[in-house]
Amino acid sequence: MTRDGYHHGDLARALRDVARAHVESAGPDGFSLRAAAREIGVSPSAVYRHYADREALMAAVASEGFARLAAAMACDDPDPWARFRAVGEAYVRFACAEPGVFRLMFGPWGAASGRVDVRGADAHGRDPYAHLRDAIVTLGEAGLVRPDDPDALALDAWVVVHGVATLALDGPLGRDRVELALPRALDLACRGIAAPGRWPG
Amino acid sequence: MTRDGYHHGDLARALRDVARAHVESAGPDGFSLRAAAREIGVSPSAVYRHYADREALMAAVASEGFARLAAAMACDDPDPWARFRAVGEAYVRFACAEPGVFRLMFGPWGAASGRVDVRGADAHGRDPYAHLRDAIVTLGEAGLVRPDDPDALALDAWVVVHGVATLALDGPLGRDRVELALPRALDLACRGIAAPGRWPG
DNA sequence: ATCTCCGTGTGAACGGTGTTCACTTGCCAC
DNA sequence: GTGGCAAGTGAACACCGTTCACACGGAGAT
Repeated sequence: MTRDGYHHGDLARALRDVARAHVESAGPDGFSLRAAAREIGVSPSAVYRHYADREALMAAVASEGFARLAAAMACDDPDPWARFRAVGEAYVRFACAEPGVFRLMFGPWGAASGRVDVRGADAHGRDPYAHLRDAIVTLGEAGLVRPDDPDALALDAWVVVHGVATLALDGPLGRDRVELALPRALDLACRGIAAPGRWPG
Repeated sequence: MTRDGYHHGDLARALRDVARAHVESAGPDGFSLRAAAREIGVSPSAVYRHYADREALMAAVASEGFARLAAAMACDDPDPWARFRAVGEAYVRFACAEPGVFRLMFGPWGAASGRVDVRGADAHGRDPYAHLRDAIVTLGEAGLVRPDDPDALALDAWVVVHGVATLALDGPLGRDRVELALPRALDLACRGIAAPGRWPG
């Protein structure tokens, strides 16, 4: 890492950092390659030594977002239901804490673009979906969940937490009402996947 | 409506139409004011006689989207559960049929921007939320649903269908797997809001 | 110690964008 | 007929992403 001479040192890292900050403060569309380069103190074209284009940089920021989301979803609560709820809650909390990046992750340049590493792993090599699935497998081993494909049940749960997150960020459900909607949604998810009689209510 | 002279006739209408087409084919970000004006055969600045800026035009397209969504969600099935499912299914089908507009409706310039008429009404003056809420009120009158605030239950259901829609459009849940996920999600929603013992399973 | 290579940063340029402004044009009401 | 006003024009501005030929500077080979 050369210090502060002609070379920057770690421009790619710096780009991802200011890109993340801009995305967070102005939304994915508010990010400008030129403005970022200006802020770092580098010419606009220098960016292209590290990323093929704007989209590639956005994809890198999104990938890091998935990794942070995975880290946030880690939970080792021994109570299967508590763990399941904690994982789901972490998903929504992440969306509320980093709305810009979350929108990027699931926006046009996000998960569906193919350029983003959706399986962005945390320090233990687990991606967000793995955390959700594992929580459900644990429920299944305790016989608390309907006998069904774990992947299908995980998808059910994902639908619910993703619905809360997106409705809170960009829907009429304001970010303040998420405190009301989130526990309700988790209850709904539990009722939806629980084996008959294994969930109170 | 003057025909084809100096004045266009209904430029605002034409703008909304090509904007909708562009948004559908290239995504909300793929729409260009200048390209639209070029296609219609009018100068770029003419747009500003009808819309304050690009964002206002997008908001108008989104508002019309909400109105079309409301129309699609109308259902008069006498069976309360069938009606509830039909309303939810229509929501997801609309998202799959008009992904660009749906993304616009719930994107940065959409529902949360305050510039869009979320209560975009159909021909009967009913907005999307009203359709969903009415379906749940009908369920409540038949005693099929947990005794709870209809608005809270409607929010629960909204979370589920919105989750399926967004995950199908921009998430790892591909648009083909929606055929599997949608009936499951509707089952989950029914189990989640049903009064104990009033839903099979 | 020198040379050469290559990764990294530069600056100018191109075409595209949203937006503004002074202007013209045509229609409608008086 | 004529004045006013909504509607369309074209030039201009600032910004954007992207490309290109070029320049620098450190590392490794000679």
